[in-house]
Amino acid sequence: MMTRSSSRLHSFIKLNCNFITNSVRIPLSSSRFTPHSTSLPSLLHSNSFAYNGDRPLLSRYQKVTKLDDAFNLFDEMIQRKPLPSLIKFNQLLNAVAKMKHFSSCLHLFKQMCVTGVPVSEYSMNIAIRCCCQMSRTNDGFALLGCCFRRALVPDVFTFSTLLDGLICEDRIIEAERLFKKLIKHRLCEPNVVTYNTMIKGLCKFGNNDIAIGLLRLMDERGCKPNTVVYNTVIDSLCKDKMIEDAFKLCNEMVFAKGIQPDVITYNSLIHGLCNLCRWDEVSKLLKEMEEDVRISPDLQTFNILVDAFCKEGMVDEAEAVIDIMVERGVVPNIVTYNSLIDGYCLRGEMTKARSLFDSLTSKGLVPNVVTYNSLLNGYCKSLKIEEAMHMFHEITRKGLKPDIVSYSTMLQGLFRVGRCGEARKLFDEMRSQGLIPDECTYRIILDGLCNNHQVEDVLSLFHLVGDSKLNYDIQVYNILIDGMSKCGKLDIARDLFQYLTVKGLQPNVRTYTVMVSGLCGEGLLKEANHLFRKMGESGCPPDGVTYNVLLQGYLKKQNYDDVKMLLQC
DNA sequence: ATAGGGTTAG
Repeated sequence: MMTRSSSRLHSFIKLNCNFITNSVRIPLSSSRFTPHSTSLPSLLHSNSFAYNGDRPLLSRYQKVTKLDDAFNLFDEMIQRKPLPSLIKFNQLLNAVAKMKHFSSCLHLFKQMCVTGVPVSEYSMNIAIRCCCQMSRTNDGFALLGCCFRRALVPDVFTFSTLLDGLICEDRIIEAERLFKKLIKHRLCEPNVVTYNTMIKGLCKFGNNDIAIGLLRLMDERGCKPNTVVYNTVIDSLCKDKMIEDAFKLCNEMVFAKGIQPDVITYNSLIHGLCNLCRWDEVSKLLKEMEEDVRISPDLQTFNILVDAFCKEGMVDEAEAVIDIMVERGVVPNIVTYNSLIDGYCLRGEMTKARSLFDSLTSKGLVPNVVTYNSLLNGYCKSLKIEEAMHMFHEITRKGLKPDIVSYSTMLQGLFRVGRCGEARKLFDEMRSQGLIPDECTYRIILDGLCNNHQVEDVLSLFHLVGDSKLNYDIQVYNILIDGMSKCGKLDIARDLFQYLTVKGLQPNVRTYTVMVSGLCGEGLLKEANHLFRKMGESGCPPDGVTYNVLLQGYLKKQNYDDVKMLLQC
């Protein structure tokens, strides 16, 4: 017999057949005969296989900290007669999932199914969550189909989890479709978590307005938004530099809804203000935070401040923040010091950066790849390429793996000192490590080749990339137009500039400026001036740099009348 | 049980 809700479910699953793959693949790594199990003998020699009553078992499954323990416990559990309660199995599954051994957790779940241990909605939800956390949401849907055949009815937890999975995989269209379907087919009533998940997805794709609309809608539908929901939107607005809207929403939350902000609300707002260098307001917010007895700045608050000061070159202020946090008993972590190291590096204070780096161990902190990358960048910018290379090799020696940023930084450094051959070798090494260059790597290489006058290589690399996303990156064109001009290939630069229109790419101020600069370099002042005038009409008015470039062009040609004109307008 | 910040680096 099919209940009303289960028949709805059936049609839901049919409708979503595109979500569903044939079966759930359990990867080999989920096998228990993996390196994880190597310490099995120690457990064998202990009394773990002896039946030792319910008490020790009960206390053990609650604190499973190792995967081996979990598997051994599971073996014991399925052999017991009568079987331990489903709750215990679920707690074990949950423990394994919490340890982030998702495929192992799925493996156990599958074992439960095949050995006839009853499974509940709760077990299914854990298993589905594992799929989603492994970015295999499709498998989650497949699992839902399997469970449906076992008469398990998905609930709001199931759907919230699947919705989150889709959003984590950037499948926003499908997420929206699922969300609408939940409501339309009354598969479950979305709760505050479901709404927040959908709102997060909308924000992630820049749809802040729609997200706010959904926030209003949930309220109308009788689901009161809480601090988390408001924080989700406030943070997104701050990230998109819409700080006024963020404050508006925050005020609404406090004064109209009576919901108090928490430290996360403050951190989002402070971060947003820092990004806009609105320091007065930052300190106002900090003061407000101090006055609120419920809230005090936490590690993240301080890290935001340290990082913001460092990025602005205000390293002394950053150091002062660290002193204050220490005074207050907030312990700086590696993120704190990474920002400070980066601050020193950006100012070329490599001795300071290095000595801070060397002192990390005594602070009980372990440098990570980010730490090294800052140092690499610092040494490269100071043209201390040998030091940089030394650090680069140290990454591997310390058991870390250089990432795409490490390689890109080194490439930039090598190009800067004209060591193109070594750059090429490093690039090949990077590829052999399975690292895929991203748009930033690509820009660095193109820029490096241009600056080293390797015109042919630049163009062949550009054509090699073909119709990829990188070919639609305006910054790439800026580099190429500038590079070609400087290599004396103004015709190519011009062609590229023309080509933008064909591509449907919008030139920005920098594009125009490099083109103006290129034309001035060849003494083509009329054409440069024409382009300069065109900028305003194209909705992209020239900035100080463009102005200077043109001015210098006139000065070089001793066109003093034009200089006068330019200075007057 | 399912949700919000941080993530610092090219």
